Amino acid sequence: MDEIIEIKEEIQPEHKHHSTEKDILEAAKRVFQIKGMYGARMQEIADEAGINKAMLHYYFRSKDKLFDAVFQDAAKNFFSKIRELLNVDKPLLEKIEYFVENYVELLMKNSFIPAFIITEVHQNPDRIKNVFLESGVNIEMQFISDIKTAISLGIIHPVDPKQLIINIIGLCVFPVAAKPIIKTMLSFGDEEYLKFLESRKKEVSKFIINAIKVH
Amino acid sequence: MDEIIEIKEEIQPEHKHHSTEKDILEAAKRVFQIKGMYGARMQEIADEAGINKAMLHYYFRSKDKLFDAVFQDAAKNFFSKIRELLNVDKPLLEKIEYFVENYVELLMKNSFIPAFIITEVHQNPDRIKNVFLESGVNIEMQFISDIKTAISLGIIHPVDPKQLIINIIGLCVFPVAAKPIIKTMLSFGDEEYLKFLESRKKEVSKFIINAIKVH
DNA sequence: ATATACATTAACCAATTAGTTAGTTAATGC
DNA sequence: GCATTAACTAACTAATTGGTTAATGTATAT
Repeated sequence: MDEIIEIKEEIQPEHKHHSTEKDILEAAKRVFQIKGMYGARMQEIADEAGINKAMLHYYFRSKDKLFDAVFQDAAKNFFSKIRELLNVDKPLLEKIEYFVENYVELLMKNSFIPAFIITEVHQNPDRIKNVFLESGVNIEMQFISDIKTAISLGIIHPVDPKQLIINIIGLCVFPVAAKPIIKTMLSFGDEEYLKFLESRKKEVSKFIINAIKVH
Repeated sequence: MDEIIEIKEEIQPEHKHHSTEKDILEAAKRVFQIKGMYGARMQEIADEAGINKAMLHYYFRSKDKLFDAVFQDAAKNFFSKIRELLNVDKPLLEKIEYFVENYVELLMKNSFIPAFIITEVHQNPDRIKNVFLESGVNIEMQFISDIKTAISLGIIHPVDPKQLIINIIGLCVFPVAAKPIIKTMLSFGDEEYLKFLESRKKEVSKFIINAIKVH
């Protein structure tokens, strides 16, 4: 009967243009991240994706749902990366060096994300809640206890761990979030600005460690 | 022909009576700063000001011009305050303490401004240029030479003055710009968040001075 | 009082927008 | 073959938006 098994190998369902949904998401990402929820136009996203506008509503029911998909994805990525970098197994001071170097690098490659997230969370603070709800745990518990330990061992001066975390993140994120302002304020061209960020990979961790280390 | 030159002196000293124009500007400020250029509605601004929508176009010709008036005002205020605080006559380390304390205080009272400026400059980088064009001078020349002097006197370690300025400003601005994110990340209620900012008035300058001072 | 210039309003308009619909095409299953 | 479903499109709609207009009020100076 069925000795001969149809090895039809549906390995690749490979429906024709299976990438439409992904195309939409990536087009939407590009448009939303620059123009924001209200500045973006569904037609522009459709054009960017090279498809009919009705497809946006076919795959995602509304502008808000499409936007939320883009936002959640960007935000989760952004924050899970912070957690990942802060949870490597290193002594505190090395961990800080490691974090700054890699996080600035990541930010340079995704330079729209910080201003995008700040914008949308400022205009609709509720949107951030889902991001942290799903990711579950209270973010930097591990890192906070690293700091407390280092303090009690006399490696660093006493500091409020939460203040320190915000200092570290802020020193990395701010110059990217405020890119056009900094370029204008300091009369930087594109190249100078990039060099400026590049040096921060080392400078910022030196700055932080100087500030907290017991000599 | 033109012997009689019309010296009509359009020195019109302000619109004398009721401050409709100012009412509009303040209502527009409130709405734009929360919802942004594209999220704001002219009708909402009119309602907020308690006047007819046509008056918005009577005093400011278009939404863009009204927005620009609001933005320029906010941004000029914001940046001239930085300059003012950085130009007091104090030794560098005291100046940093003075700046941080007063700037954080100012930011707490105007907590929407940072995210507002970051948003609009991100979405339309050109808008920032006029702000600096009019204010003229290259911002912190004085402060930069303060830093250079302090380095050559051996008061602080060698640092790139521009990096230091961005560090100082970023440490003050970031926690305000990212307010809803930080509140969620660190599980802060309104009160705890305010306390958190309040302690930064002292903590941030200690942090900075520790980082740069030669002991 | 009356002419004049400014201030204000309600009603309207043209353009744009997110979202819908009804129908077409193409692949899959029987 | 034929039916069913998913993927896709062009054209449309209902609502909203920034902006205009024409008429009216109001104060001031002559």
